[in-house]
Order: sequence, then structure tokens, then C-alpha cells
Amino acid sequence: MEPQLVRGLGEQIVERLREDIFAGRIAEGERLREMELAERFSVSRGPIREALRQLSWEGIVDTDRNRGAQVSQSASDEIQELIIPLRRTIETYAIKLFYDNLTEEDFSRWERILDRMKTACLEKDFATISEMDIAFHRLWVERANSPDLLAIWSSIVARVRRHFRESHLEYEKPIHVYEEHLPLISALRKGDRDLAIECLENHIR
Amino acid sequence: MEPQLVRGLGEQIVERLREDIFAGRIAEGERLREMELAERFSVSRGPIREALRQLSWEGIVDTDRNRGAQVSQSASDEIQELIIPLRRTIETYAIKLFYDNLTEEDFSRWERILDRMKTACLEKDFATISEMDIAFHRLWVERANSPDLLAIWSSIVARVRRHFRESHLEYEKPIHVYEEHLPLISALRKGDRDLAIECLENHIR
DNA sequence: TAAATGTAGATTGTTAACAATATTCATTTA
DNA sequence: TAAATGAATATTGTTAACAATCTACATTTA
Repeated sequence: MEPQLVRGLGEQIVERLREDIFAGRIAEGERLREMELAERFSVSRGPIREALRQLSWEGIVDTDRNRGAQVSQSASDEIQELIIPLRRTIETYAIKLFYDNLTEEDFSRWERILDRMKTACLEKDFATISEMDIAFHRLWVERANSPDLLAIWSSIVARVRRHFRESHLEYEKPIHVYEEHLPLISALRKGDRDLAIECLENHIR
Repeated sequence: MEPQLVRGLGEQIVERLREDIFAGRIAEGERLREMELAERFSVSRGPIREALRQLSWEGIVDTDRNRGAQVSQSASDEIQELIIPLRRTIETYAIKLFYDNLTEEDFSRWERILDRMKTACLEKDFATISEMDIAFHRLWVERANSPDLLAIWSSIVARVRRHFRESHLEYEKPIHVYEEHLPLISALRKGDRDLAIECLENHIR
């Protein structure tokens, strides 16, 4: 069974809104009105509602009955110390699921993301750096082909998206963000699973 | 702000369908047609679609575009090996946040839950056993008073709710589910944080 | 003045009709 | 016979109208 070539409107809108929020183009706390979004995307409120529910499950927006959705506040700093072991557990688990059936297509998808990240690093475009960082790791987890794994990862990362941006701002040279992703791909290309796991543990901190 | 007294149709339908599926009244692999459910619950397809999406996110039903939903085969045990370290990380972190300001009220809330669990164990009422097991640990995490922590924990448990139930079914004597919760509370009553952490690591498996 | 009440408007919740896609099954074709 | 074709039907995807609820703000009341 092919992996669904045509996607529904709701799904497409989820991705666009998620990217807008992760990139900071829609601010934390901002209210998301169904009619407004429906006009922006030129669809009816049905697919918009569907998208907002999805984002709500991912923890990216908060919803109250009869009061709509707003972009949720990113978690407090202290939670970071919790997120690191959780991400390590999940992303290491992902390696085990995907490592022995990687294709050239997988590598080129990661490399396309890293190319865009590199450009963004050179331009100090922190919004895009974060977006690509999250996209890189999302693909990593997606590649494990386990809906449970992806769902859990999404809900964790959604809550700390601000930390992605803030941690990038702490770098002296943004290009280091890009460079720190290279060993991961290189370890996978070598087919060395244990090295990849080691790089990952090192990378998530 | 009060915790929402009136719930939408979608939410109510989620609960009824979830119960029906867990209780086996709707079998694994069975197809869930929107019109059929709409008639059964006397609502339109809107809330039904919403409920099916929610159940899909929880991993209880599978959906394919244009082909509707069916009750998913219960996931492979292997995800259990992921959930255990995640829960250990989160619930241990919770202890650190709550352990030095516990009150008698906290203990009596846990004990009320355990009482109901005990009764359910004796009656082999597995639905209630699971409900109380989840309630016990939810209170544990809630008590840490960190909305982010609770949100992350909830999204994991929602995703693997079914595993709670299935793990209970494996017990020879259901009462052991109850008994295994007692050392946790007893360690907390002693005020021994490290013992509580040890009991927890032992308990989540 | 400050709380309570009551509108008008904005916004979400629900419904039912219409459009697009998939499934079924009889028919054709090699 | 077995695969390919093509309606008819079943089912999901999307839309737009209507209903219910909330919000804001002016007005009343203590």
C-alpha cells in the first residue's frame, strides 16, 4: 500500500501552521480564529477545525470549548532537564527501528534539510535554523515508521520549541548548529549503529 | 476557571467508543463507518469524525484517507520497552518536584483511588482497574504541579492506554495490581525519597 | 462606586447537502 | 479461465448554513 500521495486539506494545514508556529511567524499566545484561518487558506472551517484539533493533541495550541484555540506557551526552562533524557530515549529507539533499512532517498532528504539549515546559519536566520533542526529530528523519528513513537515525540518537542530557538541563540557561531548534525548522518552512512547512538547522545544536550 | 462541565458531543463519543473497544464490544479490525456511528449516537457526522480522529491519535483506531477507520490491532509489545523508560523518567522527575511538600490530603486521595482499585481487583473488573491505575499515576504527576510535565505524561498514556489494560490481563491474580501500588505510598509516608524512587523503578515494568 | 444584569456581536458547535474517491461486482477481453 | 474494464453503490471529504455559547460593553441596581 503506497503511503498516501494526496493528502487532505486538514493535514496540509497542520503542516503549514506547525511550521509557522515553530518558525515564530505566529507568536506564542496568539489566538487562532477558525474563520480567519479559513479565509487565509481558502477552505471552509471543517479542515481548519480538524487541523486545530491535531495541533491541540500535539500540544502546540491550547483549546477551550467554545473559546477557540491559541498558540500555547512554551514550557519553562527547568523542564529542559527532563526533555533531554526523553528525547535521547525516543530518538535512540528510533535508530534501532530504522537503521538497517535506510535508502539513498532517506539521506538525500536529511541532506536537503541540512542544506537549508546551512544557508540559514550563514544568514543568521534563527527562525529557519530552528525549523530545520526540528524538521531534521522529526524526519529521524518519522523514519522509524512507528505512529506511536512519532506521536509521543511530537507532543514532547512541541512543548519545548522555544528552547530550540533559544539554544541556537547561545551559539557563538550559528554554523556550529549545522556542523553538529553532520556526524549523525556520517555515522549512519558508515552503517555504524553504535556510533550513531553515541553521536545522538552527544548531540541532544 | 472551572474544568469544563459541559462537554462536546465529540468528546462524549470518544469515551463511549473507547470503552466499547476496550471492553471488546467492538472487535479488533472492525470497521467504523461514520454514518453508522452517526445513527447509533443520533448525531451528525461532524462529531463522529472528530471522535475518530481523537481515537486515531490515541492509536486505538487506524485511519486511511478516503477509507475510513477501523479498530487497530493491539500494538506490538515492543513499544512497551519504550514506554517503560519514558514513564520512569517522568514519574521519577515528578517525585523530585513534590516529595518535600506532601500533605495528608495527598495521601488520602491516593488511598481513595487504591480502595476503588482493590474492589475492582476483587471483582475482576478490568476496566475499573485500568482506570484507577491511570488515575493513581496521573495524580502522582499532577501533584508535581507542572503543567508541562502533566501534558507530556498524558500524551504518552493516552497513546498506550490499551497497554495498561493488557498488562493487567496478564496477572494471575488481579489483586497483585493493587498490592504493587502499596510500597510507593508507604515509601512516601516514610519520607524516604530514594526508597520511593527505587519502588517506582520497580513498579513500572 | 462596584457589582449585577442585559443586550449585540463575535466565535465556536452542529448539521445536512454536495463533491470526490474508493469499493463492489458484473461484463468484457486476452 | 483470469486479468482488465467499467458502471453502480457505498463511503469519506468538504462546504455552507444554522444553533449555541461566549465576550465586550453599556446600563442598571445596591
